[in-house]
Amino acid sequence: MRVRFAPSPTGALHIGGARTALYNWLLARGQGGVLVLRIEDTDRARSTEENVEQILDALRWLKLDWDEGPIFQSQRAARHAEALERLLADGRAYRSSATADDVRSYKERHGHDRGFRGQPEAAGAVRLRVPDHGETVVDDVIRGETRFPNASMDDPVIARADGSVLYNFAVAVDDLDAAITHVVRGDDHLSNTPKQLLVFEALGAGAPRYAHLPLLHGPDGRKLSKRHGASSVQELRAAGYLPEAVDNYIALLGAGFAADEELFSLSELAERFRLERVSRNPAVFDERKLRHVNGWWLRRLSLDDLVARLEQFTGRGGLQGAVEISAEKIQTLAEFWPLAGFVFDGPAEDRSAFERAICADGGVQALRDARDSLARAEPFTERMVEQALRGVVERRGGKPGAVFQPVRVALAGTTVSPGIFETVALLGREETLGRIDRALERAEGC
RNA sequence: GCCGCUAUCGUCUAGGGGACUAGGACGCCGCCCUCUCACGGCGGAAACCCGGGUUCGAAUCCCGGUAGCGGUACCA
Repeated sequence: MRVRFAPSPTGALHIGGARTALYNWLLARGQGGVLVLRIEDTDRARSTEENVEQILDALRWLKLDWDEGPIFQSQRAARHAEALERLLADGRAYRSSATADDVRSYKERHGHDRGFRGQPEAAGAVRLRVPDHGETVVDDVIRGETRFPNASMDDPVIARADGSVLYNFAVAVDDLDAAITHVVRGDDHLSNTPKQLLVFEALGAGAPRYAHLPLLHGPDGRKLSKRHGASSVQELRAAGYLPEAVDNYIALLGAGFAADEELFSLSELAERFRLERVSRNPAVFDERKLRHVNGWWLRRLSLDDLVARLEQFTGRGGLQGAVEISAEKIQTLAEFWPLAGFVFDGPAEDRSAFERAICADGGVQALRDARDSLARAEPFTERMVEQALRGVVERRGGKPGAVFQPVRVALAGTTVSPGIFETVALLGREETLGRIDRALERAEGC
């Protein structure tokens, strides 16, 4: 089995493209096949080197490696020209000066279900001759047979007058030369497939098998695009998602696994993936579920690994202690700093939290009691801190929160933080008492 | 317009003629755990697009309708 992933570098790698890449990878790795990476950069106006680098980078981040390539379509011009000449010589293609407008008016005259047929001319763009009768059948692994009546198909332009080739032609020639056995790509290519099949036929070659994946949609039900928020792999990465989670989640979108379990590593995914089981209906990308999957993977990382990733993500060092006490509370890397940044940068400025927890009845006194008790705790460990703070609660009576929340706000500035005992112990006696003192001073203005 | 594809809880899905009072997951609601927030546990609300067939029997098969989506380029 030889499969390929063939993105066009006209932008960043999108989630839909990433899933296509992933499914091809899963197929190759699960069945001992070969994955070929091909960059379809024949659209010179929109293809940039920067985009190529971005796509490669995204693929690497997702841990999707390839066996051959990247092959650049633009560098295969000689081979394309050769195949084109053959079609022209065989009369399977012809030159025509007909423009898009000519095609349109032809259809006005002959009916919209009648495909355009041109006359051979001495010069002009090259069109592939489509049979007038019969149908071209795509035997899709996922969808079964889809039939396209030849009569309704236009003779497609396969090369411009200057000889530069167009997508539907280049793809077929490249897939043929790379001996691709299975073309797995987005459903938006399904209507291109008969044209490519006709190219293979004109070339006298057998075609690969095709499998068209359902598209990924945004929450509005339309094809996923830039205006749907984080839609590229880079954006997901910047939003604090783990590659493990992104791979896992996008695999779920349409893979058709039995539903009793859905948290899988790349190798587990490759083991279970079956092309024939892929769903036929488009899936909506749901970031909330990605977040859940991400939290699951996050909690499965070793402390060292998580610290390394968070240090890389935040650009800060010395995070270990804070990570240790925050790990179980975050779902994404991005949630770490808002939760634990106060450890390094001091309490956050949150007037309303201060008023609710400290200015409110008993807050100041609770803080004073906590300060006294903490000043005497020895040694200053999580266990002793807990003992000290719980002692305060006992002596005062009432709910634990009446003591813990004022302390929390004094230290973190907000009403949400990692566990209070761990936090106090991590900050240490001096820092803790200092922050409580500053809160107490500030409380005079309540 | 034309050519296609698709149709199960809000979302992702299981289901491939009787095991369906339709299962799981995310989300949502309630309870428990609990120092906040998460995690975790328990419980709950929530779906077979409509209409015809076929069949003893249809979420499952067929046809039609409707809706959504994709394509319709000398883009990829």
